[in-house]
Amino acid sequence: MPELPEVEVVRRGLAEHVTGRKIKQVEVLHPRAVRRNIGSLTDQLVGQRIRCVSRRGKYLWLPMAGHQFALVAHLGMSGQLLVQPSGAADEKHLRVRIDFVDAGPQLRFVDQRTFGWVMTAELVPDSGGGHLPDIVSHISRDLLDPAFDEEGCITRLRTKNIEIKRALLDQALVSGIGNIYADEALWRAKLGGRRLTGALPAAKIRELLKHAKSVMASALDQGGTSFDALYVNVNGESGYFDRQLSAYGQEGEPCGHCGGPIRREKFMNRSSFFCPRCQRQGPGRRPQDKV
DNA sequence: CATAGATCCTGTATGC
DNA sequence: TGCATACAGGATCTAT
Repeated sequence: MPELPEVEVVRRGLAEHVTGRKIKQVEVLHPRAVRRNIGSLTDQLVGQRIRCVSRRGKYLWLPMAGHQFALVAHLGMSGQLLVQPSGAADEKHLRVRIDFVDAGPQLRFVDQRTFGWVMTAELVPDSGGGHLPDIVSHISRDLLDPAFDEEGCITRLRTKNIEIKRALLDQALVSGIGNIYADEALWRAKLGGRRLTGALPAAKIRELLKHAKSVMASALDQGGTSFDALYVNVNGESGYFDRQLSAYGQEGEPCGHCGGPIRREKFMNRSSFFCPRCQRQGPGRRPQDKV
């Protein structure tokens, strides 16, 4: 499940292998892989040159040189952006293939579960003098963005009164965090994911964001170290680098803080892993919630 | 408007 | 063995 560190690894790989290249041909092999596109993806991209590769949170985009639009991609659950030799066999779940006039390796979008997508979008000014796709403008800056507004983020979280884990997963509040790193950050902060944001002290939220940032930064460091092989990192396979997970997926395993068993519970149609002893769900816990 | 829940998708794992 | 069910979850849509 690609979250911010994995997507950043993909961004770096793409930046190295597709920047400056001119698109010759675009082949869409699965209609659902192209989402909400205004017009023909192929017509829009053929003849364009990729200027760079940008990212905010889990969204990637490739601005086209001399234009105010970009190819935007989201990997969803299982999406991969691969750089493959043109002779390589089609992947089973190959959705979009992009050929370049230089006849070098192709850019391929592969996605088993089709939660991911690509599309073109207009570039609009962002809050920092740059640009971003209009469809990404509702996404908040992520924790690794130098322009991330920590105090503003804390204020927005505390203004709402929702469960803190849901807030961490809301990409409009703070982006880049998915289910895995949300659980890890909450565990490090010894904070129950069902605590309500409105009842949390600003300092506690600040601490939680610090943990979220550090857990993702260290994951990115690991992914960045094994980064030299041409078709490995961009493939996303090493994008799922070994994470040191203390909570996620650790049901029944001893908590690294207290030794008690990590528990799993349903939350937002997925799983939450936490230590019920270290991560108390009160006092913001509602009466009907089990502990 | 704010919040909570359902939904999309398919390969893999598990249960009977 | 085979069939059925559960599970993985990011973002968006719908309902309250």
